[in-house]
Amino acid sequence: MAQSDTVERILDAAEALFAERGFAETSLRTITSTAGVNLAAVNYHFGSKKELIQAVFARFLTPFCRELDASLNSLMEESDKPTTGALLKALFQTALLRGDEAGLALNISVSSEAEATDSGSGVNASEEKVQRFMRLLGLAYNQSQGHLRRFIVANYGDHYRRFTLLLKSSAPQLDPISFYWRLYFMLGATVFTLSSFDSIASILKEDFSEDTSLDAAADLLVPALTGMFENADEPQQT
Amino acid sequence: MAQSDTVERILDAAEALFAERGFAETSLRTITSTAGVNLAAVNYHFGSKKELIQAVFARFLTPFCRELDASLNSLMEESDKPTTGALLKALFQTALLRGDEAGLALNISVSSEAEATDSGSGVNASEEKVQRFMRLLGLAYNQSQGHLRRFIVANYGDHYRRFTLLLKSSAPQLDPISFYWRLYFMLGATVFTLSSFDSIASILKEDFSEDTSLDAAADLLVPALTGMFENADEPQQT
DNA sequence: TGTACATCAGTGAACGCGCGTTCACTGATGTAC
DNA sequence: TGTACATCAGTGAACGCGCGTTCACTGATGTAC
Repeated sequence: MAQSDTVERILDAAEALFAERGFAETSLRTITSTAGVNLAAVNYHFGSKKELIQAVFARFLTPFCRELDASLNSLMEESDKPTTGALLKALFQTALLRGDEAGLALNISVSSEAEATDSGSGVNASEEKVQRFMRLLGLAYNQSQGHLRRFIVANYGDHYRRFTLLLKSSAPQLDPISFYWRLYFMLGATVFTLSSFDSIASILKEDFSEDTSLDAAADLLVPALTGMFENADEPQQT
Repeated sequence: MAQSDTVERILDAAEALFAERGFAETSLRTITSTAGVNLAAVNYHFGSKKELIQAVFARFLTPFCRELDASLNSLMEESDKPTTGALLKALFQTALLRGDEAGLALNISVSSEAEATDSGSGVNASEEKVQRFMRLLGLAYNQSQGHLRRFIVANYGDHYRRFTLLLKSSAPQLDPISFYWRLYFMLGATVFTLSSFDSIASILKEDFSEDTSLDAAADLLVPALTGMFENADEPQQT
């Protein structure tokens, strides 16, 4: 074992296990034995379980926000009022690309069958990364980890605000209230579907023997969101 | 204490606490002390914590499904192919009315300030019920409680299937794959926003000093969902 | 009507277990003189 | 070059704690004869 990959091994195992089971349901003993390190190593390197959770989020949110910022910057060079569609596309492309470039990770798989070859029926390492990302985001919203919410708002609130402000000025016809509600509708649809991508994909496979991919899902999701966000201005009559 | 309201007291406390913190994060000791009953009473009446969780879901899903079925039946009397909007409206109305009629519940409040009078800034008992319902549904989806998923599918799968089949035939132009994805988009938007209604409402209050209600949210949600479901057929160009 | 027994909701205390955390310790590497 | 010390990643074993569950027991109510 090289000088200190212990920290990375712990983060890899924790990320995979948290995404699969949640925070409270994953013990440090499970994490450290999956990572092949000593139980006390988590407290040695991170201080506590809470700080480990935050470190897991920091490891994927920091590069994600950096890349999203860069992507927004280049969008702003073309026009200082990007369209809703362009903004969402930038967001999703950043999220989907995040997986590809992370070739460094040890790719510890926790799922029952670690068989799947790259071309097989399974999902490749890149897609797995993105799903973990989404599942973790989902968990951040609805597991009651107050410390985590505070940590994320404190460290990444600025990026979040930049994006929502751009989105808001891309749809100036919306009053602030409708805007906020629709923002949450979009957030919900995204986090919910992409974090359960696995189960949806296997339902589609079973019932219609249709293979699908995260990119295909995103291609359906972006226009659906854009449509909902921009066009549903007036309640329909039945 | 009358003959046996112990069971109801436990269910009330468990429902409120589970909705607030999740299953793993809520201990039987917290539930029983909130309910004012003996610790051993949960295992005496329900057998185990898992079965208590299932009982909480059964208590709200059973009447909900009964009412939804009735509502769908009367919809079918008017036309044998109800529109998407009519179906969603029936679903939401059933969900929103569920709260009102449950005047039997002891209405144990777990939130920090139990002050709010009916006309005050707070949220009334009926809305609280609906939010709990939604938060519990959200938890059922993303806390990894395999037993709960199995329980729900086994007991309420038929109702779920009836609704989705009606929805499917209300939008015959959609291919099955798109249909399924959009179904999940709608589910995500609904569960996510309505289960965090509290936080969204307080953001709106703070930033725009706007009061809002669950009904208002549903009035925004239904057309947004209908719009997304029916109209976003072709990807837009940017 | 009276007695014996059965049923059942509820109780108090304890059980073993897995949890996050702590602590004294090791052994390798770097640094000062 | 050699010695003494400091630093630091990592370790093994134990800590106390809160958890879900169990068990022997109580006391009220109903039932049979």
